[in-house]
Order: sequence, then C-alpha cells, then structure tokens
Amino acid sequence: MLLLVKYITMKKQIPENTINRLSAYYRMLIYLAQRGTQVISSKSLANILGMKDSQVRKDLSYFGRFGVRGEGYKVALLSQKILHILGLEKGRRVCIIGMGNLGSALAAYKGFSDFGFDIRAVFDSNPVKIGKNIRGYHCYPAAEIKNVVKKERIELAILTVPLEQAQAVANLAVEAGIKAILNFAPVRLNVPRNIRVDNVDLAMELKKLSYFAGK
Amino acid sequence: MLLLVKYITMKKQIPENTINRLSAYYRMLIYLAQRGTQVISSKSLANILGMKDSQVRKDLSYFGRFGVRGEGYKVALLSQKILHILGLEKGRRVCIIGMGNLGSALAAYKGFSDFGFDIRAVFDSNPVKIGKNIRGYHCYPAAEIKNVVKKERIELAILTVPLEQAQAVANLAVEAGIKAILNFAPVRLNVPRNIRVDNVDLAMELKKLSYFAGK
DNA sequence: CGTTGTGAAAGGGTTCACAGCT
DNA sequence: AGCTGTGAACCCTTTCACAACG
Repeated sequence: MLLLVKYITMKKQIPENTINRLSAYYRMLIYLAQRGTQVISSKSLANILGMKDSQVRKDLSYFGRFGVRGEGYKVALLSQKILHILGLEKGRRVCIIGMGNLGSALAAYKGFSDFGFDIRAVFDSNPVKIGKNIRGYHCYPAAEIKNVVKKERIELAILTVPLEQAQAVANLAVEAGIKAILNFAPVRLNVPRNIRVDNVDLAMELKKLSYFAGK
Repeated sequence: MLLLVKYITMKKQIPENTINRLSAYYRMLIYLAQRGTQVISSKSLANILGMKDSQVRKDLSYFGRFGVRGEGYKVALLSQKILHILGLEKGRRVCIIGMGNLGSALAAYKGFSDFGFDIRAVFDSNPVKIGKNIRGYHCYPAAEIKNVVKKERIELAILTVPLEQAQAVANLAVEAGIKAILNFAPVRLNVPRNIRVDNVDLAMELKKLSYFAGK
C-alpha cells in the first residue's frame, strides 16, 4: 500500500525542459572536447549557455552524480553519460514521411546524422517521387510504411506531410510499431498513450515572434 | 517607493505558453469559422484542443474580456482579437537569411503567408544563388542585408544559415533595425536586449524524442 | 579551498471553484 | 440555467544556500 502511494507520488519527476537542456549541454561538451577542454565546472558551462549553475547541477542530479567535488565535470565522461541518458548511444533508426520541401530539407540536414540518427527510409505518396533517389535516400510509397518500418526496425518517424494526411500516415507508422513521432503538421495527432508525439509548428513560432516584436 | 515595489512585482506577467496557445486557438477558430460555427464555449474549444477550459479562459483574460457569460465566445470576434494581440492584423514583413535546404523549404511554406506573413526578401552568400529567383523570391547577397531590410522595413528575420555565420548575419540584421529573429542555427545569438530571439533546434527536438522513446 | 549534490525556499504557471453576468 | 472571468490553491520548476567532499 505504501508502495502504491510512492508510485503515484513518483509519477512525474523529470521536467521536460531538463531533457532539452541536456541536449544543449551535450552539444557544448562536444564542442569543448574538440577544443581540448578536459574538465568544466557547472559555473563555466552555465555561463557559456547563459543560465544558472544550479540549474546545470540540478538537471544532472536527476540522473546520477557525474562530477568531482572541488573539480568539476570531466567533459568526455559527462558527454558520454548524456548520450546514454538520451538513448543515443547505439544510434536511432529514423524515417521521414513526406518528401515535400520540408521533408527533403530535413533529409539533407547534417545535424541529424551528427548526433547518431540514422535515416533508414523516406516516404511519399506522389508517384513522381516514388522510387526516385531524394537527397541520397530511396523514396518508398506511403503504402509501404508498415512493411519498411517493420523490416528496418525504425523507431522514430518525422512527419512532414500536409495537414489532411497527417493522421492517416501516423496511424500506419503506429501500426508498424513506431515509438515516437516528430510532427510538423499543425494537428493534434490521435495516438495510443504509449506513443510519444512532439509537435513543431513553424507558423506558431513566427506568430510568437510577431507578438514579442511588439506594436 | 510603493511604485517601485509595484514595478518590480509586475515584471513578468504573461506566460510564454499563453502566446503559443493563442496561436493554436486562432488556427482552430479560423477552422471553426469556415465550418460555420458562430459561437463556442471555452469548454468546447478546450476539448477540441485537449486542454482544460479554465486554461482557455485564463489565457484570454490576460488580454481582456472577449466572451459573453452564459453564451461563450463569438468565433469571428475572438479570432479578430487574437490576430490583434499577436500583432498580425496588418501583416508582418519578413526576410529569410540563408537559402540552403531549410531556408528554401521555409520560403515555399504556405503556412506563413496564410497567417499574414509577407516575405519581402531572401538572402544568401553563395554567388551561384545570388540574383537568381528561388521559390519565387529574388535572392539578394548577404552583404545587402542592411540596405534591403531598411528599405523594405522588414521586422522579422528567419535565420537559416550555418552555425559559423549565424552571429555575423544576426549582427547585420540587428544593425538594419530588425525587431525579432527566428534562429534555426544551434547557437546562442548575442543581441541587444530589446531584440527578441526564438530558437528552433531541430536536432534537439529529435534528441528529446529519442529520450522519450525509451530504452 | 573550490565545486558538487541536494533539501528547502522562492517563483511561476495551471487548475479549481465560485461570484457575477446574461 | 449556463458560461465567463478571476482570486486563491495547488503543483511544478528554478534558484538558493550550505553541508559534504575531493
């Protein structure tokens, strides 16, 4: 009974922003390593990134004790630990669904492969594109999503299809056993609770900017 | 003295997420208007968007009283009000700096013009692209940023240049009088405090997804 | 001595609950 | 009767401050 209470209490612990910041730490650590930095304190790291040192330490403390008191954090060790936390140690199999302008741009984006993401397939429903080589990837028909995702054991899907098709292709991806979706279509996707969906709404970002630009 | 206390207390009032949600409300209201819906309650709107009705009301209450008690919100009126809040009534002059894959994709993205964003210029430093027509826009050299931004009275800049060039072109845009920047390069831009910078880090989004995909 | 790791305090955002209108 | 608008309560995140430790 006490265990149950504990379980309920524990439910949500780690702030989502902590995960975002882990990403930022990782990128900076890689950069520092290249520059030859071997050890860094939470204070220095925080200063570079424009945040508080206590934030850095608290974020890391959710996952373990990675530092040395009086010294700081070993850059190589910490970056390795964060890679592990983010589940990127062994790389991740990704597909892109929708080879329009945005999908093609993302397929060509170096930033993904740099962090261990492995684009295994790209899809489109346009007969002109199907079978062609787009940005170095063979373009499969959308109808093949289930087969290819299963065969290639793809875990993450990037959705860059028009609004109207988003839910349908999301369904296919989910049926094929996808674990998470990065959705660029401005719709709330309906998926099982165990599937993670993150939304990126570019028009929304611009609208926000407009608000803060004032007048 | 009391005024000073009041000023300090007032510092930050409206949550940033409220602005994001305003965007979502607006999009849905436009959709509802097309479908012929004239009035909607905070409860219905919240249900459609998967949130709490009190959230909708609280968000709107930061800006005024737009509803009718016992009835709900008039769709046409509310969407108009939100457009005004977001500063999009009269449209916004935008430029895109960096006509690589991502910049070109954004130039072609319908979602921007749909919400009153007016792309007035696109820039690149690649001589092959300069002077050409890209996605319907004349491509200016990066060296012309200051002149063109000023002449066209451009307010918002979308930055899609490589990491190394981001700060330099941001400086040019700021000098030209830009008000806000949507930055796709994974660097913390150094700009005067009165310039708003929003960052979109696509690799970070994928890393977050990886974390939540588990294992 | 300097920096981590962490409870406790502070700060902010979300949800509740109900008074106030229509 | 029904729904908005809002102060207060609640809950989550950030920051503080310091004990623990190399």
